[in-house]
Amino acid sequence: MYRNVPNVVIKRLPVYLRALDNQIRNDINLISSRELSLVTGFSAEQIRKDLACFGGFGTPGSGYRVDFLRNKIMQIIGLHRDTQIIIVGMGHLGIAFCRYTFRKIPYVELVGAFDIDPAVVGTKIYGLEIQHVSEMKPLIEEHQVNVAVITVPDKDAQSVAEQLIECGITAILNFTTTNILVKKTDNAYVHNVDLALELQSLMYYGIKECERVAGQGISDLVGG
Amino acid sequence: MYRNVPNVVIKRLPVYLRALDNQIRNDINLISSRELSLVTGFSAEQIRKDLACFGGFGTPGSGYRVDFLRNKIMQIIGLHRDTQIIIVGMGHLGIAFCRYTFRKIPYVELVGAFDIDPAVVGTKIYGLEIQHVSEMKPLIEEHQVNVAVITVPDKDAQSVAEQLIECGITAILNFTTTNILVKKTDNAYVHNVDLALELQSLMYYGIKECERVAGQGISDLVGG
DNA sequence: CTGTGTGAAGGAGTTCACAGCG
DNA sequence: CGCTGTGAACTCCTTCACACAG
Repeated sequence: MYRNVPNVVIKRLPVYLRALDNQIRNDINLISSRELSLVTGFSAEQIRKDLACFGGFGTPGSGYRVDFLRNKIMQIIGLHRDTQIIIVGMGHLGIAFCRYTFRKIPYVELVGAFDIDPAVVGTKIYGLEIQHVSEMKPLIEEHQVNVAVITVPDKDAQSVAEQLIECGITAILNFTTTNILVKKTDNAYVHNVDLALELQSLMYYGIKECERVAGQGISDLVGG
Repeated sequence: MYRNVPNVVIKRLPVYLRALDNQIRNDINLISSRELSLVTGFSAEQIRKDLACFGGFGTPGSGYRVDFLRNKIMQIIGLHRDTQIIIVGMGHLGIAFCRYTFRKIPYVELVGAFDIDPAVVGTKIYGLEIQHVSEMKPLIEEHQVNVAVITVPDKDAQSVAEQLIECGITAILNFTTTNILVKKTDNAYVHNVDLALELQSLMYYGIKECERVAGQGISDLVGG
């Protein structure tokens, strides 16, 4: 089912979903690819092509039924029920992400939060009790969780990922700078969000040309 | 200078930089594109092509001088000195990002943290005093800051971005779900990090095929 | 006449193949 | 020989153009 769908298309689906949610909030039932283009920033042709990957959802002459398309996209992504996820690593980033999940990520339910620090294990975060990492397996199996977020220290990332995959996790959102290696046979997918890289590459666009040229002169002395 | 450099190349430069830092830590002076390929995961040809965008830094037969290449990349990105940035919005995500910046992002110095909440303005975070947003302009000008991180509530994002651009900021890392609009004439660059989208698109890969097909049946009833 | 779905054309980025330098 | 730098081939995705449906 749905083989050969480009990665970029999958990345755009949640954007469409969010736009459709906004339309529903405004009691709009029908939307054209052109109108979706205006609110998402992607071209109308691209939107039509993306949706065509999964079948023809639109009606020529009128557009797409908002609620139907929303349900379709949810089903494609795998959000047909509140999808349950867990998070490992309750440092500042982990706590921030917990709050973020609870407040701003629709269709996703955080059902487990784990750490190894005895000082935080047993405390509660937004009503959820933080458990020791050794408790992961039963919870993952009970809730049939497929997706996990890793916000542990870099050095623990690989080991935690292996434990998660062992427990049946198939998709990992990795906030560490460790390049997590998974065996092909594990069929697990790791997506990296590296804040340091995001920020450092942004620098390129922040520097005014005059400064870069000035910097170059200096660097030629330093480097050469 | 450096016109027509693909966006994807800029995104890879910080990865190379991190790899080179690791080599320096291990007292390695020379590295080939093949060795860089092993530690970064990008192909050796791609690495050579990327670096060729900025000139020939390597030596045929031996490879790249690690310290020289590192200086070159730093200069290209604009990290030739500790680049100073500011952050606006001291909620959980803002605090997490501050800590992250201080501990894990090399070559970047956080020089300003801003909020509008009187309860946090005046308090300190990792030694840095949180200031009121109205104080941004003098600090940006004093430190000649070009880059800012936005972690404010969604509804304030556009207004904060406009104030920042007004103050001379040219690159913004936007953690809100608001699609910030900038006038072409402002010549500012906005990079979005949308945690909800990252997580939701990950779901697609987390769902096992059998489950997606099952969900499809249900959704057909719901949607059709 | 409006808007979808889609083959064809075009563009961007990656991989290949190899010339040439150390 | 080993490794860089680079034109050429190729792959992937986007944009264009239009047939066809309501």
